[in-house]
Amino acid sequence: MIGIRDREGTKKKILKAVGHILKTRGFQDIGINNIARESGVDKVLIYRYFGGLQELLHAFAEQGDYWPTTNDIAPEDDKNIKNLAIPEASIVLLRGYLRELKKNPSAQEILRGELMSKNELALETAGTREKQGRDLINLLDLEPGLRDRIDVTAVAALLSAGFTYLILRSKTSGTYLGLDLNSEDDWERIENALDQLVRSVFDHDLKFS
Amino acid sequence: MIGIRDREGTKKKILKAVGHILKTRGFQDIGINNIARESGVDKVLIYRYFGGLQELLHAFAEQGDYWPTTNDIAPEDDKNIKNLAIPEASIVLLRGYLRELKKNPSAQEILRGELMSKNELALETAGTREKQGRDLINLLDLEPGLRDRIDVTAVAALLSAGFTYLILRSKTSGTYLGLDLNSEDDWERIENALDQLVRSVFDHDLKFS
DNA sequence: ACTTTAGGTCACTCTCAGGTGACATGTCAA
DNA sequence: TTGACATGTCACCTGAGAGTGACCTAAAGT
Repeated sequence: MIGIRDREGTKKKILKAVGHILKTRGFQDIGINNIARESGVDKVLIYRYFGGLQELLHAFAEQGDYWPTTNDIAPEDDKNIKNLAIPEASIVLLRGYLRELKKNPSAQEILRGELMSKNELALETAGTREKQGRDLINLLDLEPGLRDRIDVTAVAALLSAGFTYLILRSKTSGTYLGLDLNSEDDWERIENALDQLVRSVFDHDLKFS
Repeated sequence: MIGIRDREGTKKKILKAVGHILKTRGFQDIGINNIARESGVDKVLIYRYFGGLQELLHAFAEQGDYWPTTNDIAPEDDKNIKNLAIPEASIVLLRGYLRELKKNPSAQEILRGELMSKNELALETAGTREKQGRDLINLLDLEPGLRDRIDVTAVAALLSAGFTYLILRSKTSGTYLGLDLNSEDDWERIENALDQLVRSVFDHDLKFS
């Protein structure tokens, strides 16, 4: 097959292959040779156009349609969220994030990669997500004085980290503390626990304030 | 150097090397060649004595001093735990587990490995830990009726998964939602959030029971 | 028409991990 | 003493991934 001499097109094919491998095989399979095979492009071109794996991943992260947007997470518009009471707003955001993450294999693989060190993607993506996360939290952390009584950041971190870990595990071990992480019923239980924890921590706050 | 013809001794050296690599370099570096180098034993002997990597890891998991014992987690004896009120007992157990995990690199690497699939250690170790986890929960889940109002398993799973994820991340990205996972101060905040969540979920329960 | 250049192909090298066959030698039993 | 076997050593093969140099050729400018 003769190449079509379309640099931009070729670059897109390469980037697309990265996304495809990420989604279907996981970040462990991201490598020059695999990407070349998957995209049907000679690996030399990857070096020529991007410089190397690191730079390719950088480009991928920038272009990135691999991560849920804030709008995916909270489908109702911001105004709506802001009109909800804090506990409900928190639940909407946390559950929204949970559900998006759960159905988005690319995002999961990104997070898995960030957990493995010596991974170039990690540094690229972590920054972006950090910012988004803090933005989401800022939607909540408005009520004056709330911050003094509840460490919203720490609570949100602990809870979101919790279901993140469980989602990542669901693909491998598949079970945690007896919960079946591939069963919709058990995920229902987890979401309910999330609900209950959020609600009670805010109620508890009200009771003493 | 001439070998000393001590099969059991050699096997121990090999097992020890597995633990050492796990602790100091992480599960990614577990491999036949590395283990052979680290232990100063020819890799052929690994195949001869254990069969292969899979079986070696199996043996390592069985022998395993890589995981905190129940007693490490809850230093006071069981009676003591059982005499505490449910919220306090939960906090003791969760914080105990958190702290043990935090200072135990081998355990962290085991968990990291379990998150990566195609990892032999995962299947071996997950079972053991599952059992321990359920045992710990059973220490709590005694009060009649409690189970109907609070899904102790799901709550414990979510919270322990939460700090597990944060601990694993601390070694790589080092930051989550703006929290610095290498700062003792920020860990203080996380532990406090854990406390607050547990206390309030049980209080909330009391209020309506 | 002729040169230049950029897109694309091919064929290598290097390194490192897993895995195995052949051999050397200490030890123990007959 | 001698043979069998267990313990340990060495050299080698395979496969896969990263990376590079040399080449071919379509297209665009002169």
